[in-house]
Amino acid sequence: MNSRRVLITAALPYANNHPHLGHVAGVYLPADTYNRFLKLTGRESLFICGSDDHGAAITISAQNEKSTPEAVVKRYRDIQEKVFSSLGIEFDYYSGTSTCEGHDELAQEFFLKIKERGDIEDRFTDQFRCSSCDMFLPDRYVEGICPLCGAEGARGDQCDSCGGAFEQDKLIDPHCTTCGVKPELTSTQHWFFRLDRYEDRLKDWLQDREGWRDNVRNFSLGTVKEGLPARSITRDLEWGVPVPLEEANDKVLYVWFDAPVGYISFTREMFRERGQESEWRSWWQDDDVDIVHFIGKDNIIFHAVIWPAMLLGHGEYQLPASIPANEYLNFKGEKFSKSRGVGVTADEILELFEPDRVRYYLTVIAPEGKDTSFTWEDFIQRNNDELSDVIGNFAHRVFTFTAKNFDSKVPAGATESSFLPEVLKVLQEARQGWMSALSHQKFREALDKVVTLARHGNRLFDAAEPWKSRKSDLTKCGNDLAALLEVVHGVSVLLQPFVPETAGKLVSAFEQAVLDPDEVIELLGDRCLLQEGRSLSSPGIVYPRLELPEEEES
RNA sequence: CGCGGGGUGGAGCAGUUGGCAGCUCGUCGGGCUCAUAACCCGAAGGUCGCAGGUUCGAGUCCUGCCCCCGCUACCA
Repeated sequence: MNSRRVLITAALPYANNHPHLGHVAGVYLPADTYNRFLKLTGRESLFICGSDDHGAAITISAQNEKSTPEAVVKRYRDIQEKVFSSLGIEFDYYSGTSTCEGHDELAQEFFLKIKERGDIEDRFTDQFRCSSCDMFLPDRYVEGICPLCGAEGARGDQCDSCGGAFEQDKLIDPHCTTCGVKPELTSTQHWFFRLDRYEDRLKDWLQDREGWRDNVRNFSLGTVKEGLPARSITRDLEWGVPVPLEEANDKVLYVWFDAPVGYISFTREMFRERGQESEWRSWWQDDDVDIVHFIGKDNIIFHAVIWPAMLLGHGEYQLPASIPANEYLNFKGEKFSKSRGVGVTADEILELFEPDRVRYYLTVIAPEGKDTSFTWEDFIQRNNDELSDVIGNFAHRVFTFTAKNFDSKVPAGATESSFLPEVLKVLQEARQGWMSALSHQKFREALDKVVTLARHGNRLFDAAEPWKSRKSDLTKCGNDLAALLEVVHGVSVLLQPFVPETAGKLVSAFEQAVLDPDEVIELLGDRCLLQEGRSLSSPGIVYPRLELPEEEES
């Protein structure tokens, strides 16, 4: 089981959006934490991501800016990469669907293979076309009056006011949102993916998924049971992956058909750059690999239904092993929204606080089971109560005591301490709980195990009363302190996937003292890991208490 | 309308196969002094959204209803 390899993906950020903390907390941070956990415990893993570059929204942005899609993509991609790197989110490979070498060909291969099976068929439909803009208009770019309730601003074939849906030719007084001209319904040929032919296989597959989150499994299963209509997978656009058919030379694949293929094409591109031309196949085809897709709840249908159908249709790749989808992180109870000025961006928060403080809080309030809310007061409080007071202060009091009384060396005789049995017990509990929670992508729970371990450390420190024994019995004092150092070490090690930079500082304090650095996690709680007499380098105060930014008091 | 998730002490959350309602923060009281005004101990505080039902026993299973969030697919 532990020898299995894991291929991690995070939802491809659309190259027309500023990533906000909701995206980070729900998708990229947990994926990064999971990747770090796997590597830390000796598992082979890959973390693949990249931008989703195609689609009408980007061509429209380009038009509005009198720019090109390539330029729009480049700009957003730089913004996104900066956010990720500033938070210590480290991909093994990051690409983009418009720049990845071989991506178009692979997406086309999916299309052709599924078509060969007879599961893609063409139909003629009427679409709005704007003669002034000289293009077919996606729903979003046609507005009119709702034929059901009479409200203005109904888009394409649905109305936001009454929630109704209707045939697009019923839309009253339609106009192009770009130029205002009345679009004409024009016949056009499109290709449809017969998802209905995959219903039984998807149902069987989804029903067998053990350990999946309720929101993912139940929602997907429900959708499949309701019946899957054939879905259009081509568009009248120029920006995208060309449809590989003679009769479709002015059409591209719908972005949602080409985007998930990026997970594979990016992997292939990475190995090609490493000079391992065919290694990518083993990651997508061998069944000793678990493929894990981190996404937000809005993406469940695509990853748990449509993408698996595509993989089944292609036939050569295995299905995802797990799809940990998160709910939404809100800001003070409202949805993050750049346009409405709700929320805080990564740049803004990182001007005030270290990345690990942000990582810590976002993990602790991650919307794993339901929507959660970011507030500044809570950000400060959780950081101070837990990272500063419980964890940081515990480490600091033990280090300081060791420095003052034992010359910053691991004292002798941990095994003589009457507290050692309990030290080992809490270490083992923490390691096991941590391991189990992380294996199941329960990051909040795993992090809580580490905080709990530090609480035990504080309790044991008080019980041992070394400030008394240092005067009455220095040997006993040393014995107890050596045992307590084991706890500090354990906390430091287990903290690494969550707050890599600061935990790294703590761990490196023990660098000279650890006996078997490669086996630390397996042995945690089994026996003492620090060697007596070895020097410790105190890291100082790693987690100073934080103060609420003045402007954010509310 | 349909579907999914959620509704547990003041706040935020856990509650596995039904078996005495837990945790953190906050509040109140006490202790300690090694430490980042930090740490430790104790106490108060809950008709587990509402109403029925199954059961010796239900936060946990069943039925109906209410409220919050989201999805509803050619807006990625």
